[in-house]
Amino acid sequence: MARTRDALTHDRVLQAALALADSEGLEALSMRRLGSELGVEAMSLYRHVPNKKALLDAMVDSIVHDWIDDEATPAADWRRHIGAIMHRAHATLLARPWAVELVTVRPRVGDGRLRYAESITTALLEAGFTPQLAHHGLHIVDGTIMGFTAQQARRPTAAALGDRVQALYNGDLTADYPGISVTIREHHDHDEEYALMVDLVIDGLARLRDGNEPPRTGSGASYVLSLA
Amino acid sequence: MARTRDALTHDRVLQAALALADSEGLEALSMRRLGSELGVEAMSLYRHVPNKKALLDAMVDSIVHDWIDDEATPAADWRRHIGAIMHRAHATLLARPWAVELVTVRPRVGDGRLRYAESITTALLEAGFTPQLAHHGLHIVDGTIMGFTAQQARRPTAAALGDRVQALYNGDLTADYPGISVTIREHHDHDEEYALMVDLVIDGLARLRDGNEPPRTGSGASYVLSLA
DNA sequence: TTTCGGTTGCTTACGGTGTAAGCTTACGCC
DNA sequence: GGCGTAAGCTTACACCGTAAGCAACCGAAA
Repeated sequence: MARTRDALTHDRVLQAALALADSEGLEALSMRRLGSELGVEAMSLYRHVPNKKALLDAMVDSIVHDWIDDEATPAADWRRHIGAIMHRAHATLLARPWAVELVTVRPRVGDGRLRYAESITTALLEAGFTPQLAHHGLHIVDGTIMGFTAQQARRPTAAALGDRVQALYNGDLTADYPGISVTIREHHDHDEEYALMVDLVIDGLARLRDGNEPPRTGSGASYVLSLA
Repeated sequence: MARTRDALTHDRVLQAALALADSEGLEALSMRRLGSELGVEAMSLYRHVPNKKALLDAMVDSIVHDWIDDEATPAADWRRHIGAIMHRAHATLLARPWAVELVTVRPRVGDGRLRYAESITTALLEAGFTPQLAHHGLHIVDGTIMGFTAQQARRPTAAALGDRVQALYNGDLTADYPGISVTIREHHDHDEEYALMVDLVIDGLARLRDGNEPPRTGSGASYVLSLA
């Protein structure tokens, strides 16, 4: 057998793992299964990957890396730059729903994640944000991507399994839950809703930079409340 | 042995599961281990819980239930009401970091989640939000809680394992990552940063309601970009 | 050409997991 | 007092990640 021809490599393993997760979901991704997908025994994979967690980390980083667009110039307009990244991240994750749980849970910092963070941070710094605000800004952008996308990515599953949700639609729970019984029937376009959130966040960032800080009644006071 | 005295119940199993996760983390929570914690064989648990996933769902719902405060009156001020919920959720999750991955990943709708959603939705409706905007608002609040808290909850672990992060602190990567090399040294108080985000979101919601829509340059245009 | 070192993949094995099926025990009730 | 029934136990299965050691093949040196 021509061993050299289709030799295993770290990258081939990684790509196969991504493909398997894409086609059959994350829980189908076992080392044995992945091996058989490559026509190889499970333990052979360990020549190219230290362990499964490292493989998952590599998968995450490969995905996050796609969030930034190498071609694009740094973008004169920081709003467009950051907005584009947020939308690209959203699209990527919705296309690979299984990745959401990985990305939100595994904190390892690889090249992809670093370059993504760098891209956002420098955009903010160049736009006149203080280092501290840029720091917060990165977290705000990051949190928004993760939180919002996670919620949307898991929704299809929720709908499929929705026991109570069905009852809500039927109006059977109007007495107990009058509010959501109304709003649940609202039309719901993921991309549109996300765009709303992206604008809200970017606008909020601009406002922070410009120092229009204390919002009207200062809901920050509620923070003190929460400690009681 | 007085069987009746310390009989197993669904609730006792649930509480033990929460306690075990609290003390030893989520991955220590196996059915065998949980059984032994209750002085019982693993399979005995299945009398009170259909399977492990259902147990995890129950754990999630029990946590989310704590996000709303039954005592509190509906709160005249919707900002304070929603802000308080967001801060309570944040505090709860930071106290139980293992819960983050569960809450963000498991979509099942239990009583806790429904009541939480209802509480936020009615607050928005009563504050004059249209049903559609209230619907979006719930998702925005929900996504913010999850995303932002997830990010903060996993940070300690990241710091512990930070291989690259250390290099960043040392300034070894300044050439490759000038931006984050600067901002990573910024002081970082979780609660303060979260309060910033909460205010940003609530303020953004108010702005949406009042129709001050198109932010300056309309970063929404970037959304179109992201489709290309 | 022959040998040899090193890489690559395979085999076997261990201790863990969730849980299906069936057995035993002991309680509450007639 | 006997019995139905529910609670808990035992055994077993198919899977998981991976440690340890072995076999086969490669390219390079002799």
